[in-house]
Amino acid sequence: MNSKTRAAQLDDVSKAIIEQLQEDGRRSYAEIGKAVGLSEAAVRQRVQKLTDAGVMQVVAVTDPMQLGFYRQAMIGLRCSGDTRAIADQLASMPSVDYVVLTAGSFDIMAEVVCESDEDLITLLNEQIRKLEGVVSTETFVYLKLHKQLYNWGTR
Amino acid sequence: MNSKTRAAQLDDVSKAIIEQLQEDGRRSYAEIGKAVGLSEAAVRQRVQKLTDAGVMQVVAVTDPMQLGFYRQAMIGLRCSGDTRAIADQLASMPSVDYVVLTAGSFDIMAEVVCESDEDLITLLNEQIRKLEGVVSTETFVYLKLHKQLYNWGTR
DNA sequence: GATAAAACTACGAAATCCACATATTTACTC
DNA sequence: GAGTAAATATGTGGATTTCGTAGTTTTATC
Repeated sequence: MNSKTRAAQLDDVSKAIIEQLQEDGRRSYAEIGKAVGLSEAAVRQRVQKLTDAGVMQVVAVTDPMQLGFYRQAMIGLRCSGDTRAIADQLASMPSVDYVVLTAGSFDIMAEVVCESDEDLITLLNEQIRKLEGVVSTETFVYLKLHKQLYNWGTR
Repeated sequence: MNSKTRAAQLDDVSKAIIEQLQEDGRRSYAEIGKAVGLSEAAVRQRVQKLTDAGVMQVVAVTDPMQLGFYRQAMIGLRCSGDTRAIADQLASMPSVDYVVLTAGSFDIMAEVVCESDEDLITLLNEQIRKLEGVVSTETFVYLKLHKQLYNWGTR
C-alpha cells in the first residue's frame, strides 16, 4: 500500500466526479452519475476508490472566525537540527492546523488558530519557542482572510 | 443576510454534528442523530442552517500532489498602496488557492499550487511580480506538507 | 485472439431523505 | 409567572437513494 505519495492519473470522469463533490459533498451518487454520464453504482465505486487511495476526502470545513477563534496567524520558524522532528512536535499541538517544511529563509511554516491574542502569545512563548532547535520565529497575524479554496486539482 | 462576518454561538449539539461531518462528510443524518441524541429531521434542519449561515460546508478536498501538482509554495509579498486591491488580483488567479492579509514583514501571504517549477517561475514573474504595488516577494517552496487539518473549531 | 482483471450496468431490498403536520422548548413581554 | 410568538424538535409516509450482488462489457497483456 501507500499510494499516498505519488501515483494516480485521473481520467476526466473522475475529475468530473471530484468537481461535483467539491460543489456539494453530499450530492447523491445518482445525480453525480447523471452529470458525468455514469451509472449510480459506478460513481459509488469510483468515489470509494478515490477515497481509499487518499486522493480525495469528503469532509465538513468550518470558518474559524464563526466558531470563536478570532486570532489566526502564520508563523515562520528558523531552526537548527532536524526540522522534521520539530515539525512533528508542532503538528501535535491542537492549535496548529497546518505545518509545512519549506526552503527559503524559514525552515518551517505553521498556521495557528487561537481564540484570542492572549492564547496566541501563550502558544508562542510557552510552546512553540520552547521547542528544542527553534532558533527564531516570526509571526504574521492575519488581518483578513481573502481567499480559501479546497478545489485544487481539477481546473 | 451576511452572517459571514461574526455572529454564531454554537451549542454543543451543533458542534457535535460538525464533528461528525468532519470525520465523514457523507455520514447519514440518521446516524448523526443517533450519535448526538437528536432526530434525523432535526439534524438535517441544523445542518441546513449551519450551511446557510456559512459556518460550515461539506465539500471534497483533494491532495494536490496526487493530482499532478508537484510544486506548492507560500509567497510572502511586500506591497505599497492598497493591499486589498492586490489581494483581489491574487485571489483571481487560478493557481492561487489561499490569500491572506497579514501584519508583519509581509503584507500579504499567498499559497500557490503549480504543476511544475516552470509553472511556478512563470506565475511569479509574469503574473504576481507584475502586479502594480508589489514591491518585493519571497518564495517558500514546500518541501513536505506535514499536517493539514480541516477541523478547527470544535476541539 | 485468448485470457484475466478492471470497470460498468442492472436490479431488488434496505436504508435514507424529504416534506409536512404536530408537539415541545425557548425567549420575551407585560 | 402567565401569555405569546418564534424557534426547534418529533413523527410519519412516500419518494429517493444507497447497498450488495450478479452478470456484462471494456481494457490490458501476452
